[in-house]
Amino acid sequence: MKSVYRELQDRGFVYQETDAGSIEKLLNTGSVTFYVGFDPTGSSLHVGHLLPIMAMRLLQRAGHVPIALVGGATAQIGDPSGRVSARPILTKEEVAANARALKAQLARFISLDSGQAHFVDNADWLCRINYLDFLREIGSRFSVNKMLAQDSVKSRLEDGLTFLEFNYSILQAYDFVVLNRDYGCQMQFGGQDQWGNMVAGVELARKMGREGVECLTFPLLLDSAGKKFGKTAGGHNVWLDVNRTPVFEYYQFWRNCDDAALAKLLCYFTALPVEEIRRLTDGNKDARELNRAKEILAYEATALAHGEAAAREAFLTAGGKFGFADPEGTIATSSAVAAIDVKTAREEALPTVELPAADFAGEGMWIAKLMVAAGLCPSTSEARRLIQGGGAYLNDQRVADVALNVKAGDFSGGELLLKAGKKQIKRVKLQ
RNA sequence: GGUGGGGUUCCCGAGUGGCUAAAGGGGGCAGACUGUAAAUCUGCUGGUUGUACCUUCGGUGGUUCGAAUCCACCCCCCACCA
Repeated sequence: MKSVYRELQDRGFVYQETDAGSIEKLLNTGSVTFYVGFDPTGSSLHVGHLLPIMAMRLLQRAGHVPIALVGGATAQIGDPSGRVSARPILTKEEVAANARALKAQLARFISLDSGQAHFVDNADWLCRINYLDFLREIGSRFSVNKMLAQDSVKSRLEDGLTFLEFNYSILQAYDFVVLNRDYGCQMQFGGQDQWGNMVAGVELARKMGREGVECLTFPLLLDSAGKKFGKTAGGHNVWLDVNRTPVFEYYQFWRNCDDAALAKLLCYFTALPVEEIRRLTDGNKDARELNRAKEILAYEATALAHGEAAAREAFLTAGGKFGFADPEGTIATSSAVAAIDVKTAREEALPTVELPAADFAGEGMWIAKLMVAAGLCPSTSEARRLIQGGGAYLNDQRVADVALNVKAGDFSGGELLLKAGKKQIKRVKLQ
């Protein structure tokens, strides 16, 4: 049985760590309570947040206890790390609502049952702080010289950093001390950009006589263009909230990943054994093998976020539309996707919009308007450009005429298929 | 507090009275080629009842037939000095 630490390493989760030896020992002996911080600055998580969550999942399954910390207090300040400018300050109500949403989404990946995990909000202790006491007890242990040397601070020094933001890392460091004191938390995990803040926490804890505390960061995921991973379709985030990113689109996000990133993504975002991932992706794979591996990635990642049933449906829908990579099931895999009978493929699960039948009576509806109504284009101007560029399809036929009006007769069985480009598909249903 | 330099479209950045919805690059989208990939080439890249109109160059007023460009005041950022 491979140790969790080795598993984390093999899967590429380890980027920086305070002390590899100590951490390995810590994680391999007994149950360790660890924490990962989340900013409740949005009402939904997106794919970019997933890496730490997958690590939490892995660690929890190995018997460790995660603490998901919501930065209810620190979100009111804004972390300057990796930020060009100050964040907008949220109201307390917004933060509370976001924290609730976060908890619900987290519950799909890790068990939040009592004893197996904790869900805490740093507002619970940070809001009670007395300024003078805090300065004396905590502030006295920080060196401004050292803080100024921190990358995240240094880069902001040129174009301005407020005192408010400057305090962020002190508060985050204090979080670690509180969690260590109250929950016996010994480790912090986080993104690469959190290194400075995390080390500050470890240092503070040690200065305050708390032993055996460590931290470890995950690598920053970049796409082929060198941008933060998890954005697609016009630079939009891929959300875990189905109201923002339908399951089919979520599936497609993974299905359309870069060849070069495939093995890495399988390691991070699925639970398949590393050995199997290697077998699926190593060496010179042909198109069929690569595409099968992408199907597996998409299925597994979607199943984690939205459940097996939804993933299965997305797989069948996508396959029905674009074809299946391995319909005979000749490529061995432990993924449940192998058990799906591709003959049941259908297009029912395509993202659907319902529009009133009256819109299509008589003269009908201008195609550009329809594209907007279907959510395929943000504006009629953009829709018009798309059509002129030959990127719009009505029932799989390229729309040649910008002035085309869609009438009731274009629907068959009360439905019609609308595409923006080859991959963005919407089914329009008459109401 | 003083002096100087700045704030331009998603981002960087040109533009110092009309030819400017605003150069160039990045990003994004689409087309071709492919494997629902990458790379490459080509086109597009403010909005709108659909090509003529509307809105945009930190904010508010003003000069002018006409302002991103000139003037006044204000806000914000940077550098140096205190």
